[in-house]
Amino acid sequence: MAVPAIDDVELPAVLHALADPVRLEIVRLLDQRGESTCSALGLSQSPATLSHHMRVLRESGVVATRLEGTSRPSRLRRDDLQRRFPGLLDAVLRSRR
Amino acid sequence: MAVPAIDDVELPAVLHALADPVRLEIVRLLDQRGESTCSALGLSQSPATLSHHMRVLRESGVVATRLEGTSRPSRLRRDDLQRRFPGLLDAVLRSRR
DNA sequence: TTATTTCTTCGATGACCGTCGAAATAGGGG
DNA sequence: CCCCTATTTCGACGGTCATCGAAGAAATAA
Repeated sequence: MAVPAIDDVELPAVLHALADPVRLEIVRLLDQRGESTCSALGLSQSPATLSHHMRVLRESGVVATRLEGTSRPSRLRRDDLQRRFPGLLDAVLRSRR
Repeated sequence: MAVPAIDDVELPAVLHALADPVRLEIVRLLDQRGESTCSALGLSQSPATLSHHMRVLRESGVVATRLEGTSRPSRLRRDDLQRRFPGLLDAVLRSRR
């Protein structure tokens, strides 16, 4: 669950994380619903695949995950990202599908 | 040299195009120097590799290329991108390296 | 302790990607 | 027409990636 310090987050890694349609959908859902678990998002991929995508999002600096009983709710690192790359996440989230 | 209509440009494709460090550098240089050719940017990759990257940027909707004699200067599609994904290119270009 | 739930890790598979040399293309100048 | 210059295309190579089933881990409930 360890997450990179925001100053260590790199732009290409963030862009790569957001460039996958499934991960982009995860980010949009986390934006709409706030903190949420993988499985509660209702996506059709296997748990293994979703866990992989969450890991990419976490390691790139986009989300943070905490441990709550047997589940692991994640949230967007909105404030951190806004400090590091001002306007980037907003532009992505505001973009028309 | 054909370029996608701006309404057909897709966000994952743009993010994928910008997620590569070499292409990100091309975009930053095109931003600083304006319209420019592949070879004039002074990058160390082979012409074949740079041509490949320009193609990815062109097909994703990030740059447009015109034909001028034997060379092919490219430019950022700033206005188109601003209409399609407001604030996105600005956020990427303004981000600290 | 045993079973259940939730998620992660492992291993494999098929697809895609960055890179470059070599060959092809195309315009401009003699 | 031939050559030079700038770029693209082709084919290949090694590496990375998305996907998923199966097995593992970890907390909770019975």
